[in-house]
Amino acid sequence: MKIRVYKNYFLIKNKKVSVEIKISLNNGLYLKEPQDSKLGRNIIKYSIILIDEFGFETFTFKKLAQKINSTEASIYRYFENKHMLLLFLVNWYWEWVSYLISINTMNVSDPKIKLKIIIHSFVSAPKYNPGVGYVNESKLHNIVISEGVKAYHTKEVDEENSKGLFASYKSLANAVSKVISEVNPDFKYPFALATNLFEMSNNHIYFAKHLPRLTDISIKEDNFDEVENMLHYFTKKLLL
Amino acid sequence: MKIRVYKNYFLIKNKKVSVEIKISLNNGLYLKEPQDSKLGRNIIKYSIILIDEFGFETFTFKKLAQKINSTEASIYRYFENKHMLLLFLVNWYWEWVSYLISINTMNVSDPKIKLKIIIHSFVSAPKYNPGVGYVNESKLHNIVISEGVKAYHTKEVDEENSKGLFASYKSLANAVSKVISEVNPDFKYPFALATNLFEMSNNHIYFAKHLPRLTDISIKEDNFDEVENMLHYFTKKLLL
DNA sequence: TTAAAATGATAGTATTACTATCATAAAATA
DNA sequence: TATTTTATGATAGTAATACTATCATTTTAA
Repeated sequence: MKIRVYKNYFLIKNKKVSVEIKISLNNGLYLKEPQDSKLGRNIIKYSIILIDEFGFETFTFKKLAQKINSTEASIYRYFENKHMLLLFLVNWYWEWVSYLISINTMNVSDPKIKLKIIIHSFVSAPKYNPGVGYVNESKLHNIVISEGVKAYHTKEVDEENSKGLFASYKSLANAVSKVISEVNPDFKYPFALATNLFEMSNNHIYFAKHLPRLTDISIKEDNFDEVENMLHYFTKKLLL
Repeated sequence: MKIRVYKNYFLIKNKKVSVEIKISLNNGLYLKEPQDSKLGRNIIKYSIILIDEFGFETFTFKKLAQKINSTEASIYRYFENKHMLLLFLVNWYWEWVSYLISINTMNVSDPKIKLKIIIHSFVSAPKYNPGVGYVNESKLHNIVISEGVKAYHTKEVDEENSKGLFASYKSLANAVSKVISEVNPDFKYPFALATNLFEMSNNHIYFAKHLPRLTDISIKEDNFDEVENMLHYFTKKLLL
């Protein structure tokens, strides 16, 4: 029997079987699993919309509560504070990118092609909708690009790290670094290159949109091809 | 007559002549030039100390006022808000790195050596004290590493950029990109590499300290040699 | 059907991020 | 030196933020 994985469903004997992917995250990120209730999913859904629209600084639980016709107190039952909510969203994104990479490289043996797929996943993840109704992947990608670094640039980073709240990013970096080492076992900095590809991808999309003098690439209408080409160019030169 | 430039003084006919370097920044960054008054210099000095110690999020003008025996109102006469103060500090750093690069590459013609000096400046800038008493360069470097990205990850980035509040970073990137193109005129992404060297330098110092699984390097006792070596390795491979 | 769990409604507190006003001290200028 | 301008301090006040607590009501599960 053949099973082919599509964006949000399987085809089994020519019948569509839809899948709801629930990404499970470190339970230190929340007080109560938000993916398991209507209110929780609404918090995720509309926090993504509000943070994308107004930015993380001006986003508050009060505004979110108003938007979803709930109360501040109810939201605080799910997340300790808005920083934890951001961490949750960013972790969700990291996990989702890892998931995309793992299914798309599943039957690929050539590490060079694997790396191509990885770079494509970093840049174009929002195009592949995993069929989770409460996450707008494109807006979440924007948040990761614009606010993502704030998730780990805090005074609490060591404490949070020891609780495993960055495990998703570390495991993503680890997976990518392995492929890098497969491509070139002599390359001295596989982890640095792995994280750098991810950070560069986000940074240069941001630069192209807001500080174009800081980059060479340009982006028109959410076409990220130039970013992807740049990352290919860098990795090729580095791993040659 | 020979004039030799040292860290914070000139030698003219064997007599030390100290120089106070005043870095001039876009006047949109402040309401009143802080470098021109005792209170202003105190604001700079102790904001660096407090932000470094407690982080940008928990830093407030009230706490700063208490620390310097002044008042919130007085500080607000210099800076619109704490975000502008951070932007000021980060711009000061960018300008200072530019200054270091320009004096240290002044009589160097080989672009490869220039690039070596640039990388060294990115990593080891805090070691070269420009003799500005109110700036602790080492702590400022920590701030740039830990909080620097927050300076341009805001909803106001476009507006601020149009006022020239990121000019220092752009001019630094421009200067570095020129050297990169001198080393290899065929390299396709000189601006991206320039900003990437700077961001990578800060990122991986941060990772080494707080999220070591995201990098290959380690840092013991503020010795940044491994970061520097890594950046050399990358640029060499990229510009070969 | 009853008990438990989740949510809503409401209120309250400490802190933050400012703004305004007036008094006083210091510096500039006539 | 007197005078006027400018800088700073002292104090007060406001709206918003970031929570916490309590109790009532609705929903779900046993």
